[in-house]
Parts: sequence; structure tokens; C-alpha cells
Amino acid sequence: MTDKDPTTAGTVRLAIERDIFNGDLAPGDALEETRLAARFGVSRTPVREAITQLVQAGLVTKRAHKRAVVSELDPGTLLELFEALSELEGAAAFLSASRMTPQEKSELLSIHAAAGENLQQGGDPNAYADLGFAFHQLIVRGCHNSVLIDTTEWLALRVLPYRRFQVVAPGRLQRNQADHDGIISAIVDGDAATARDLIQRHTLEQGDALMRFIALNKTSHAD
Amino acid sequence: MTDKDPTTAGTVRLAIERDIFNGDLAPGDALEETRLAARFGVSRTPVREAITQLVQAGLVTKRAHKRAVVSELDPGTLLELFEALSELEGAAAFLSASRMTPQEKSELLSIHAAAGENLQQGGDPNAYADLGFAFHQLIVRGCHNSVLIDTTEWLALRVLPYRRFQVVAPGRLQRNQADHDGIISAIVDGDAATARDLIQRHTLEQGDALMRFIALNKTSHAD
DNA sequence: TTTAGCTAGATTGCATACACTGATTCGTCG
DNA sequence: CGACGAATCAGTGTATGCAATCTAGCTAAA
Repeated sequence: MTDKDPTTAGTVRLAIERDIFNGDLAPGDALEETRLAARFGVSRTPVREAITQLVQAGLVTKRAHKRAVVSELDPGTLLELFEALSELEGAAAFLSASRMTPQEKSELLSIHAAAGENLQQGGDPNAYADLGFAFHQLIVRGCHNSVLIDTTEWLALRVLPYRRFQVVAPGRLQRNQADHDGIISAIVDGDAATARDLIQRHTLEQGDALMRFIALNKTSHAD
Repeated sequence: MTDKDPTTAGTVRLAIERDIFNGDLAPGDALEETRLAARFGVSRTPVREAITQLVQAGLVTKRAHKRAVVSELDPGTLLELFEALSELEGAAAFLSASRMTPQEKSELLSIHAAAGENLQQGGDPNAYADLGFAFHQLIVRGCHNSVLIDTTEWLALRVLPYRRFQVVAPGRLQRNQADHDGIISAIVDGDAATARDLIQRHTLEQGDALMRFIALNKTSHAD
């Protein structure tokens, strides 16, 4: 499903995905088939297929005869999501510690270094977030188990719509970088157990911070 | 997705799923839209939706303009699948050790006891397999994290089409029962770390055995 | 004023028809 | 006789139309 998409449905799906990740479509927003069809200049059929795919991907929720909406994650589900994600990333890191190639390790190091520079020079927080995302992704992919990789990224995907609630709490980025520091050295040293433990705790904390931030934001919005 | 399906597409999807699990549709078999539509007495549209859902569920593979086939797992992928599954079940067991309610624990014990009786009395191996499946499912669900549960069961689903290759190697069932014995006492004792370790190793071994069996069976078939 | 019931508009679910892609087979040329 | 190419065919991808369902707005009664 991650391959090319010579089919219209695939294109539409990617477009909707982008809208969700960009925030043009926020969680809770409705996906109206006719409107989307008109917007992309296609018929309703490929739009329906795209929505079906997104439903199975967990990004969209839908019930019979009711319109599809962008999945809304309540704090409880979000907590569960991060708990599961932390286990998966931990497992991947455990395997990566002994399976990553030298090239992969050096790539990981260079990304980590770039993130460090960005942090010291007070660069774009958004760029830093991207580097952090790449960091996690590289570790996950380093386990060389496509099933585990796909599953982990599948879960990580569901958190992306909430990335716009980026946590900018003071000192948070520094601690994040320090966490990454420990994780990377554990992996380079081949200390699988430590790598697992560190990244698991790290991801759980990330989730906790995001959850708290969203909760605050929600109450302030007071719909 | 597990709820009712007043929609035709959902019904068709479940029907195809049953066919796959029953073995009426074996891995590698093609899913022809027109034929399925005729068989269920509906049009191609709901059949297409059902197939799309099955593709996302991983049970069916499909590329543009080529017909969908029941997913075929080569030994490598199967190994990866069990490796990932063992990590997920391990994580679930870790959490279950401290989260299962007394009712859930007693249910687990009674199922385990029933499996033991079946084994001693030389009962139906198929029934024993069902009990084993229920055993794993109970442990997974005991973690009370729906995301983790869904993800684990999603992976476990992909192995089901291969259940007809049931391993009946001598002594295998006894060892399986012994494994379960250890796992259950670790969970009841609340020893999370041991529970994780045991079930992880256990699932990996299960996968290994299944893989070997399939490999042998494949070569004998010699297509 | 509030609430229950109903009607009209909007939207989804399914069926049918058409367009396009990929494969197989037959014919022709080397 | 073999190989390459074109035509035919099977099958998927998309568009459109219709029926069933849901939603909202209005009327009427308590």
C-alpha cells in the first residue's frame, strides 16, 4: 500500500492523508464524499475507496449511512496508543541494537548530530520535530523486520494528526535530545536491553506530554 | 470494525474471511470480483469494498489492475510475523500480569484446565487448538489496552489461514501445555517480567514449528 | 416554551454501464 | 521451426443513476 498508486483512489487517499497531517482536516471533521469528489475532479467511487482505506488505516472513522469523520482520539485512547507504541518501538530498538548496519548507524548519528545543532542554534522547532521523527523511524527500520516496521509505523501514523499540538514546554526539547543521546549510545554499543528500556520510557513520556498538552488545549477551547 | 454490519460490503467481507479461515480459499488463490459478486448475489461494488478492507487487514494482497489474491506468506515473512507477534504478546502478558481481574484469571485457569483434560484423554486435537487460541486471546485481552489488543489480534489474524497446517509432531502438544503452565503461573503470581519472557519464547517456538511444517509440506506438494 | 412527530433535503449504499489496462493467442515474418 | 508483434479477451478502475437512510427544520400540541 506504500507503493506507487497509478490508480485514482490511491492519489485521492494520499491527498486526504496530507490534508489530515497538515491540519486542513482536523480530528472530528467530516469527510463528505460529494464535496471531496468535486474538489479532486473525480467521481465519488474512488473517493469512497480512498475513505475505506483510510478507515482501515485508523485515520478515519465511519459507521453505516453516517458520514466519515477524521478519527478523534480521546485521552484514554491516546494513552493506550502510546503505551502500545512504546512497546513496539522498544522491541524494534532491541533488535536494531544487533541488526543495524554500520551505514544505518552512521546515518542515525548524523541525524542526531543535526538535531543537536538545530537545538543549540535555536533553529526551527518544526525542523527539529522532523529530525526527531526521522530518528525514531531510523531506529524502527533498523530492526529489519518489515512486519514489525509496518505495524509500528501504522500506529505512529495515528498520532500524526496531533502533531500540530507540538509540545514546546521549556526544557522539553533538551530533555528529548538527552534521551536520544542515551538511546543512540546504547544502540551503537549493542546494548539491546538498555536500548529497549530507554526508548520505551522515552516514547511513553512523549505521549504523556502530548496528552497533557492536548487536554489543556481542549479545555481552553471549551466548545 | 468488529461491530454489526448492516451493510452488504461488511457481510461479504465476513463471508470471504470465513472462506479463508476454513480453507475454502487458500493462500495464493485469486479473488475474482465478478465471480464473488455472482456467488453472493450482489453487484461488484460491495465486493470491491470488502476486498479493499481485506487488503488493509493484510489477509489479501492486490496490485493495480491485477486481481486480488489471498496473501501468501513466504517463510521469511512468516518468521518476521511471529517475531513481531511474540513481542506484542509479550508486552500484553507483561501488562496482563498486573491488570487482569480475578474473573479473567479464573477464566484463564479453567480454559487451561480444560486443555489439560483434553490432552490427557486424547481428545480432539482441533478442539485443543481452539483452546490454545482462546488461551492466548485471553492473555492478550487481559492487558486492557484496546490498541495493543487490536494490533496483536490483527497480526494473529494473518496466521490463521495457515492453521490447517496444524503441527501434530509427537510431544509437541505436551510441551505446549507445559509452556502454558509456566506462563499462567507467572501471570497469576503477578511476575510480569517472567510472563513476558515465557510467552515471547513460546510464541517464537510456535512460529518456528509452524514454519518448518509448512516448508516441508510445500516441498512435498511440489507445484 | 418545550418537545414530539413529520416532511423535505441531503448523503450514503448499491447497481449498472463504460473505459482502460494487462494477458493470451494467433498469425506472420525471419 | 522459433520468435516477435498485433489483435482479441478477460478483468479491473471509474462514472453515473437510483433507492434507502439519515438529518434538519418546521408544525403542532402539551
